[in-house]
Amino acid sequence: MPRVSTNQLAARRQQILDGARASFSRHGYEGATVRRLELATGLSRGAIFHHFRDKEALFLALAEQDAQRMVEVVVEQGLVQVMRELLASPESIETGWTGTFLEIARRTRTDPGFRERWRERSGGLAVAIRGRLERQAAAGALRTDVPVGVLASYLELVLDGLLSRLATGAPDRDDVRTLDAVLDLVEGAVRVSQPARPGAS
Amino acid sequence: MPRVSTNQLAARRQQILDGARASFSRHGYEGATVRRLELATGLSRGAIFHHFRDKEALFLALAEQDAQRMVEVVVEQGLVQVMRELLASPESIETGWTGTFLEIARRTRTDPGFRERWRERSGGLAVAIRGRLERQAAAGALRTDVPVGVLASYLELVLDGLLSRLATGAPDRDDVRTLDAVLDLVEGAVRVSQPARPGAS
Amino acid sequence: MPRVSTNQLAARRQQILDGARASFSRHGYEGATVRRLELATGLSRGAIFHHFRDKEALFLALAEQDAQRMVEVVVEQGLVQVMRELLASPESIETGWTGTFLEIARRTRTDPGFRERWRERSGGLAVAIRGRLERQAAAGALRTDVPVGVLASYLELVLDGLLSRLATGAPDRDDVRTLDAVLDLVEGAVRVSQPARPGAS
Amino acid sequence: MPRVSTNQLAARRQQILDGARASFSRHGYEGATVRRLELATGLSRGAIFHHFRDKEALFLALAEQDAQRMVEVVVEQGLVQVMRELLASPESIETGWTGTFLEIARRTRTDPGFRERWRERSGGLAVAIRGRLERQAAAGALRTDVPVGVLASYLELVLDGLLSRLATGAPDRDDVRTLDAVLDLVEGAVRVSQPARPGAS
DNA sequence: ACTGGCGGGACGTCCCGTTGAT
DNA sequence: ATCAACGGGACGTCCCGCCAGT
Repeated sequence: MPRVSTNQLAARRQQILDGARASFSRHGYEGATVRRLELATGLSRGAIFHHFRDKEALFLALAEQDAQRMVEVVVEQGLVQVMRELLASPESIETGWTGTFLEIARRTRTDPGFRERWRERSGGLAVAIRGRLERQAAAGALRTDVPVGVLASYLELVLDGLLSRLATGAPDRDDVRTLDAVLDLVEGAVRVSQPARPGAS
Repeated sequence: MPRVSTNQLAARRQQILDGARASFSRHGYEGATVRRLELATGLSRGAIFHHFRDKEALFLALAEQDAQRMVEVVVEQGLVQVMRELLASPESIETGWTGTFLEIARRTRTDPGFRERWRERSGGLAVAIRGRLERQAAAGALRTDVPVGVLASYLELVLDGLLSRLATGAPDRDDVRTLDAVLDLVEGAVRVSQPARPGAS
Repeated sequence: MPRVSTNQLAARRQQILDGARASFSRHGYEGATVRRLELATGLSRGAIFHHFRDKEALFLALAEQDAQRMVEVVVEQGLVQVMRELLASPESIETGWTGTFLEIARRTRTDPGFRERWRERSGGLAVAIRGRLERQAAAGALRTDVPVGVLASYLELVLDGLLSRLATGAPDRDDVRTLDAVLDLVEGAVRVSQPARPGAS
Repeated sequence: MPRVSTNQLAARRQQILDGARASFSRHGYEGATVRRLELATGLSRGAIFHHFRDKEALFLALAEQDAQRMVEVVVEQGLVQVMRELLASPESIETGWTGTFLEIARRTRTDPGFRERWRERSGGLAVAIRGRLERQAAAGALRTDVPVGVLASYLELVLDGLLSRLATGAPDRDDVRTLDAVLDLVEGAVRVSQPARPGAS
């Protein structure tokens, strides 16, 4: 049926998603007016809403995509590493999950309809984190005096905190150094603890 | 000398702030329309804008007040204790700092003007946290292999994470239990570490 | 509670209704854009929708008012007389019931929600017509070989036809003469008559 | 010579007209969005606008076709009989002239351009009615104290009234009975009648 | 101090018709 | 002949803040 190739179509879709991500990230959901979405995507209202039913559908698709990417990275590299890279590359803050995160939190909080729709589509991240931790636990890399579920929850909490922190404003050089040390702390709290003993790191 | 005392005026202001807090918390900044503020405060448009220049001034005043309260509690009880109580009392999630926090983060992120104005007025919390930690460090309650600044940053990060988590939706019974264990973990990571010794929890 | 007198307020309301009537009449429901309503009423969007919740509420209020006026005239003068005056005064076509009528028919047909809301508010006209006919019947002015209900329905039908006709375009001089003769015919068909002779249908 | 016959083309045109009629009838002119026309015709935007210049041209073609059909039926059966069948077959209300009629009246009223274009194309119905009446008059079937033109206008008026009535909503069983009696009345008023005899009012 | 009528701007949505591709 | 991506305009709604009036 399609008159243009599926590739072409997917590319357009992605073009819209990318522009929209930047716009939502910079201005927030309400601030990302359709006018701004047009400018950011280089397409017209007609085009945008031809591909997505309405603004929320667009945001939802975008958030889902971001979450999926996040899951993949977490599976590959682990949460702590993800956080380290988040810290190291300021440009990822503008374009990636960071900007989306706060908007999801906010809309999840204020709009029950959105909460429902998001719950249906999100899912994966917590599962991925816990999965990776369980593999590490099996490999004996984690402390054993605390259930894995608690460790997972702990890391998620720190991630959320870091995202909030980064969303609020780019950290300066000192901030980055401090936050890196914080991540060391976090990592230490999860690993088999070779606790502060004379001579230990 | 005004006939109605300054008390009267402050009371009105507070009435508006309280209604507004509930409204901002439930609906978010953009969702808290003036219509809803009228309903929540029981006052009319005119009255509200008589006491506050515009919607943002109202929000700013409210956020400042909440931040101040937060500082006081932190100074008295410590951050971890604050977090424990946040967990224990679900009603505080609805009405207190939790809702405000997310909005501040969002607006700080998207509105440079707001960021500036907020920076001028907030300040205190980080200082309070660090102050308390330094007192504890002096008392020998904290691990010494990590600078106090890092510990402070760590706790702030966890707080932000917890607030995000709570803002997103009330935790159920199991969540609370898990999060409490997470806080144990956090506390352990800050205290003088009684490292994993055989038989110790 | 009102800060302006109730009179003032009612006058504004009426000003809006009158402007809106002209606009709906000239352009139809969809054609009466809010822009045009502003121009026709001399008030702003804000003012208009302060007095009426939305466009439909405005139209509904207006239609109800027109229907009420129609009822009053029918009670006083009778339907046939109303139709004669409709014919005689072309200006009434522009401003009165005529323009509203077709819009009600159309929206009643296409919008079930409107149908319901209109049914709740209209009511009166058919009752008024039948009431007046029953009084006439009691006075012996009507033919008796046909139930009053049928006569009422007949007159309503003719009224609807006339309104359709007038709505479509102002009649010229000859049209008026012809239509007047038609009304004679209609009147004759309702009055006491010497019906078809024995054996005739 | 086109490879696909003119038949083919006419069939497509008719397919579109039929779908469009249903759509215009159910939703009204403005309510019959191109989206709905696509669904109702089973064809795409492109196909529809390939066969008709724009939405109005489509409606005009459809209205003209309906009017032509109406003329044919009137010529064959007479207006009163047409009205009786309209009453008897509720399905004709949905699909036939009834819905179209109201839209023509509305658009004729509000859109001068449409009025002009419609006037050029319609014409026939009034002529057909009058023609048939004149034939009946010549056959002595009509009352002679009233000019044929008046009788024609009378019947048209009743038709318009009935169409308005039916357009507004399907009549229930009692309504049909009453309206049938009304049509008896109408027929009686047109046929040879026994005029007011001395002594009767 | 407080009310609420009101202005006017901006928003998301939707809609019609064009166009390049098939 | 048909399709669907797309442009761009206009719509009704709603919202914030001003200010005349009480």
